[in-house]
Amino acid sequence: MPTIKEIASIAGVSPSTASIVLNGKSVERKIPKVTQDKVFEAAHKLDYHPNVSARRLRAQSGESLVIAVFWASDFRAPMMVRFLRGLQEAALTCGKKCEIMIHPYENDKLRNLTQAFEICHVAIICNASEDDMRFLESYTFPVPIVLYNRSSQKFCTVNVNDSLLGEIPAKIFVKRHHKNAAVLNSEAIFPGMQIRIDSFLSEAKKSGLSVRQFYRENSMEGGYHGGEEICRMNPLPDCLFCTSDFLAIGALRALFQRKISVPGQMEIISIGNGDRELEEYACVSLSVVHLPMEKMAAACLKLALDLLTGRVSPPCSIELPIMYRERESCGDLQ
Amino acid sequence: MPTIKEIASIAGVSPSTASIVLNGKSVERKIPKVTQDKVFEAAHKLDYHPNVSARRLRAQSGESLVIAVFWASDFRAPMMVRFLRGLQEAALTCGKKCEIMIHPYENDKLRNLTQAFEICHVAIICNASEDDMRFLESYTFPVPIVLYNRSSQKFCTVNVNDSLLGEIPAKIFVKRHHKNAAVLNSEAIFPGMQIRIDSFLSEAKKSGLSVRQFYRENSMEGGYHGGEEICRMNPLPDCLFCTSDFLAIGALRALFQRKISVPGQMEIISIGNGDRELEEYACVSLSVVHLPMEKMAAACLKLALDLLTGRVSPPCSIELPIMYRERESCGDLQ
DNA sequence: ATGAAAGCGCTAACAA
DNA sequence: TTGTTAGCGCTTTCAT
Repeated sequence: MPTIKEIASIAGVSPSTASIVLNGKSVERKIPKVTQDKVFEAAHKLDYHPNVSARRLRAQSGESLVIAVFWASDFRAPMMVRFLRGLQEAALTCGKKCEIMIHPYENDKLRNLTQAFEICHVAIICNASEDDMRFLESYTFPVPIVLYNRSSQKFCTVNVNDSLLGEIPAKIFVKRHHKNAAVLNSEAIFPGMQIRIDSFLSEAKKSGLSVRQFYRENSMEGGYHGGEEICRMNPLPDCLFCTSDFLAIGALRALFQRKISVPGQMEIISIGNGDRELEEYACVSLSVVHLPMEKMAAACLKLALDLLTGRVSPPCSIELPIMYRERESCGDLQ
Repeated sequence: MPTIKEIASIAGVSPSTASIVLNGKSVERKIPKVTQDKVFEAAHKLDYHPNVSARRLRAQSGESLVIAVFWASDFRAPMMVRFLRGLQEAALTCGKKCEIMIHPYENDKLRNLTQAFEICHVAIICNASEDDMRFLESYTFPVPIVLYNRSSQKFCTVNVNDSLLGEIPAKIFVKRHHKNAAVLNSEAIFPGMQIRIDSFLSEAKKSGLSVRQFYRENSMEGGYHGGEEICRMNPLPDCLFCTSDFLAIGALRALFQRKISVPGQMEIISIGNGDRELEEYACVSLSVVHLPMEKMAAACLKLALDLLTGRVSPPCSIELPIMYRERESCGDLQ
């Protein structure tokens, strides 16, 4: 990376002159056009970009707490919105000046971002794959780390009870006298997902609820295709558990098209990982086991700040309660 | 902000020793426990946080191009997802190493973030309110600026043709022999929004399409309440233009509940500012005039890079084409 | 086991 | 009109 010194030497002026010109202060400092041109030409030739860190250090710009958030830039990108909402809210009320930096990353590629850890005070890592987890467990980090929705013996984590996430829907279906369930889920990309399914299955088994599983991509499209297949089952399942709101919304459309009434012919419960509005304003609003992402984000921040001050030390995990939110798709609301 | 020097002086050691301890290298450098404790205690007492810029400058960590994105953290937050998706894609393929930094901000409060402009190479400003625009027009920025979806005589901008966004739906409604339209929109928080409405209205007027307007908050909830009110109209409008997908999804639910068939009794066209999946997997998929946000984001980046190299200079604006996407809510698809 | 000093890139005060 | 210099906070050699 070229520096202002190199620019200056090529242009045949001093670094300060180059700095003045490049910062658009030529007029007030009365730098003649010829000098300006020399500087700009050199800068352009070298493809010069100012070093932000140097500038910032020099400027003493009120260094605030830099919080790096790592979020996978795949189908989970839309869920970042809720997390960020919670994080910002918490950052505003934590009493410190925080700067939230988002580092989107590709699944399994966290190991390529080690640089990013050097430039923050604390990192919150979300959506780590099992491979990413292996990297995390093995690497020594220069800053405190908080993991969102993962388990670890090494790091601080914020979690929900994954077992309950599967158990509650199964119990509700049983209580409502269903006999024949379908489960629409996507590939388990972290252990918690498998736990959710397994606990639904074991609770169902315990109570004599039969279950048929369908795997699709975690998207509305996946949910739609899954829903289509479920419609073709004979007999039709009387209840459906979806492991994400996206899947549920897609399935809802498939059922709507086949004129299968929800909740009349089939009740649906989904894991509420989407926007509240998405759940509430579907044509048939979704009953969900609510994933408190905003609160989890706030907990991540709290944990991060506590790590920073040494009030807690890793490993240490916070588990947030989940709640069943009854809406139209499963329940007696009209 | 306390520095390592102050820590050192309080702990009665040299800055280098303090640095070693604070960076967890006590073992390899054989710093005895007592010294460590003194340092940690001082750091804790002063609430020390390392200066990220200094650390980074010193480390020469491969300075990449820092792109700051300013996005309003209100009801528009969910739309950031599409923008970011486009921006990341473009960043990966632009040949430069880019670091995307997101600065969420409050409507009308852009003027409080001048600090943020000092620490990036180029800024992309999205969702600026009219007040924010006044600030932007008056302030002198240290870095190149690109405005998303706004007009300016001073800055580079990326836009769509707002007139077409209103005109196309009106023309389609007329062509499909509708007589009696409803418009569901939200308060015009930037001039482009007003243009969209105005051009719908003027096109409608030209063709004898009567129009009744409803204003609601730009959310699914707003759309739902607007939809409820529209249902109570007598006669029922035969077509509905929604200025955002959120409004349309909410309205769809209201119509569904009143058993008003879409598109049978009422056709709907919305301005497609939401996720493609949201539009496609609604129970009745939405016909939209598509807002190419991903492409607009890519154009913002291109413009930004061109500004940086001086290939273009402000003002300069790029207008991206919009497209009508026919789906079930308006058209002859079954 | 600890400290002194240099230098990362930049800018502003001051000198020339 | 331009150049010299100091110093932002940090880490790392090299001395001690």
